[in-house]
Amino acid sequence: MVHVKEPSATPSASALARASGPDGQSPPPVSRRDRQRAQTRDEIKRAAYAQIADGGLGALSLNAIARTMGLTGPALYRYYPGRDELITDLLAETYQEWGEVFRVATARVGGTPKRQLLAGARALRAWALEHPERYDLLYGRPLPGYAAPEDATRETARAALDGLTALLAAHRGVGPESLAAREAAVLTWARLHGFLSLELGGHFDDLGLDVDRLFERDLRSLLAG
Amino acid sequence: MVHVKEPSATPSASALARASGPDGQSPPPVSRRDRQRAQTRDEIKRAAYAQIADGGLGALSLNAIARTMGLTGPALYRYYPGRDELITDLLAETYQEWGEVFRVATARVGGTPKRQLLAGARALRAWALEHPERYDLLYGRPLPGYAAPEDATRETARAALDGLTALLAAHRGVGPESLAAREAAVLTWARLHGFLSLELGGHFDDLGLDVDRLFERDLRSLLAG
DNA sequence: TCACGAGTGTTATAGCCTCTAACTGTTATA
DNA sequence: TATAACAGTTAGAGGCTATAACACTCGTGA
Repeated sequence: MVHVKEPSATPSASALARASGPDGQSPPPVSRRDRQRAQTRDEIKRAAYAQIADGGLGALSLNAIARTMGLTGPALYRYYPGRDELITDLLAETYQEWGEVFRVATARVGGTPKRQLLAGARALRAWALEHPERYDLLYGRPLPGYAAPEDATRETARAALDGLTALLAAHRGVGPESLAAREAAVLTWARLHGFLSLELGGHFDDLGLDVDRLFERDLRSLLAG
Repeated sequence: MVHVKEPSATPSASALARASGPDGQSPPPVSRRDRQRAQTRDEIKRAAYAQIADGGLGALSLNAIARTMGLTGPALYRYYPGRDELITDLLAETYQEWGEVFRVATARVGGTPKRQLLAGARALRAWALEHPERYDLLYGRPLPGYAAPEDATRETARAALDGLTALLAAHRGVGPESLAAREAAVLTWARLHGFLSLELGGHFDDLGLDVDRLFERDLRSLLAG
């Protein structure tokens, strides 16, 4: 095997390892280059969010992102191996944010479990209405050939569900590990999602309903049952 | 204005009028050609369903459809002005089918409103599990630049909701036009959708739950409250 | 009967996309 | 300061939607 200088047509292994690490919070970047690199990746992500905000997830185009950044298309492949990996990154980030919205809202309001559940649900709805494209990312339809990597998402989703389970268990006075509590959490989650999904999809439009009021009604009955 | 024979680069106006008529049940085709044309359009639609069944809605490609039919891409533009119009056609057809599944299921079982509601909900779930890609078509979020034409879909959606409203009103002993009945219908719809959406999205996987049983539990509590 | 026009198909092409290859310039560091 | 990794470029393959300009097939009407 001769020692030939490889022309490195693609980014080096180390660069891409850093680029597409499975988790979002690796040890903080140290060198100046790493900082700039992280910054560029962040700029890409922000441009991506903006792009799916108007145009939908399917409108996400590396080429277009590059253009808004004043680059050519192939340049982005230095930062992401491909379109799918970018989506995965957005997805993981958004899952985390979603979980945090609930966690922060419930923690801040404190008080009874019921009170916390109300605050959490309202916060989630507010967040979803503010970032419909991100909600889509989580619960909308998967892209063309894109399949979300199980590990990255399932774990975070499960964590978010656990928070809900704990509060519901406390609210109902059952063990947080009980089947009843877990089932209640899933059904509550489904109910909340159903409302948000239809609302964001515009399916409540033109029905002549006070959607805010309807949401509150649903919440009450949810926590009463 | 000289009388020049136009080379008809695009399909004639009449052909496309027939091709993309807003409603699915125009007066039945008469001539042999019209019958063949309708048959071809149907073949296109079936190929389209098959394509989104594996690959998702974003994988819908006129080119690929043409290939499976032994045609070249541009040939399909004789039958649909474009990809969006094909999607619209699928959507309208599926909305209608969705409404009919509920209508037929409730009508067939008869009996009390509650009994009919149970049957209707179960039928919808069965249909959704059997045709997840069609469910997506209805309640997934719109494609890239695609915006569903309001008129074609809203009307059918409203009709389907009306059936649910009537049954719920009877079940609860309120007027079918009352705000309470309409709100109950919307919330029921949202609840059902939330469950189906998460189930189809695979979000219930690996949670160690008996999903069928969970659905029945949800139904009971839904009709009790 | 037979010409003609509508309908149905083709190839060629423009312009978008993702992604790879090959190349050049820059910069951090050994 | 020399060098290797990094960050960008252009060129191009192959997919897509869609249009333009053809060619062919039929059913129908004079």
